[in-house]
Amino acid sequence: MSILSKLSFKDQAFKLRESAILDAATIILGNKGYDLMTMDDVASNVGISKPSLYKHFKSKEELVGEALIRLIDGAIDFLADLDAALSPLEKLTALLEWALRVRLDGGIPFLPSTSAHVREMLMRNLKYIARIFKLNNQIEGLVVAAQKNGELSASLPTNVILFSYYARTCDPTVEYLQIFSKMSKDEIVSNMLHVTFSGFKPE
Amino acid sequence: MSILSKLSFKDQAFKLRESAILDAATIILGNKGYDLMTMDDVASNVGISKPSLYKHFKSKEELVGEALIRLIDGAIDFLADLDAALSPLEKLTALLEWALRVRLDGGIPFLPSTSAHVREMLMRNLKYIARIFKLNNQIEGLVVAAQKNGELSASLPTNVILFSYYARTCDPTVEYLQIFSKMSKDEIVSNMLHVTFSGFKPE
DNA sequence: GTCTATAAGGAGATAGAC
DNA sequence: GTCTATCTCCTTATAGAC
Repeated sequence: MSILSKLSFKDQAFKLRESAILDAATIILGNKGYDLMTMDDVASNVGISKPSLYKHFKSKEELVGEALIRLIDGAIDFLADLDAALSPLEKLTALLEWALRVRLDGGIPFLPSTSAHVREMLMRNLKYIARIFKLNNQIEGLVVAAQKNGELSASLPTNVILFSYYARTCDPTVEYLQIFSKMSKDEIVSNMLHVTFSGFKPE
Repeated sequence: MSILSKLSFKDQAFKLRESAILDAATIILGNKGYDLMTMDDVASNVGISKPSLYKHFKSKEELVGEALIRLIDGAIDFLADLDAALSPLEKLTALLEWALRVRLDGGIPFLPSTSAHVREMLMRNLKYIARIFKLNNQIEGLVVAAQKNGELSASLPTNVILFSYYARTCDPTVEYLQIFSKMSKDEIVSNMLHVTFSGFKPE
């Protein structure tokens, strides 16, 4: 075995461990949030020591940034894989449904409901900004298209629909319904989608 | 001056300081959230020392609990002061509008978007639970009445409307619009109300 | 009741051996 | 590259003087 392939193998193992770290961080973030997630949590969850963790990510902020970037990329990939024949509204509905199901399965969606502190941290992360910018452009395009073709209200400012759409991906109603109602996941998703697009009023 | 009135005077001053502490805690909670609010913050903001602060509230949890109870009471009072001639939907709209305006002025509404950690803490606070139970009963009554008289959809489960309504009081869309749009407070409120009750779809 | 000073413990980050 | 052990700082909470 050559030196080169040895290095490559090491590199692969390194990447695998990095992925395992990000998986753990994502799960813990979902359970406890940023402030309560500790680097000890992550390290012990992966089964490595804290200094090893710091060999992969030089700070807690960087680790969380990378974990969230991966989620954004997941959303971008999801959009890319959607049937191109779907209408803008159908695509928006599918993406929101996907995000809601991720949360119902204990995960976190592509846009966590961030505290002002976390939001500030992310705004300093240029790599994160670039990804969120790309995703935002795609979703904004879908909203504008849906407004143009009459699927969504054209009298509402696009920003209002766009930001409210993001807010629905991390709406705490999902957790309330999981805890305090006997509804199935499918029922929760269906009701959340209805409330998001049609509101509370009668048809 | 009698001893009794002296005590009463001292008592009054004590109450006044207590109120000032709760004011400060409420503002800091709004700015930084529970985890990042420190007792040093609160003490220095009020202009007292930390041990004095602990004479009033025996822990951070108790302080935050009392601050949030005061907010709940504010919402209960607001509902009680509403014109009795208003319809259920009009009352629900007025309360949500009030909560949104509180947030636009930098305050926090009666129901903060709590992390799982904070929610757990509050669930152990029996005094808090009692107040939230009272407020919830009133709001749930309004929702049921509005569903009965056709102002709100009767086909949606009451829980879905109720929890979504709570979620709107702390919807991050408000902050996004404040930061990223040029809309006035009135426009933000009006759009939030529209999206809440009528959704994104055309009329 | 209020303060100065400090305990007690948690958490991010690192030194240095292997 | 990984670990054990440690540094440093921050935060909750309190002891003890006045």
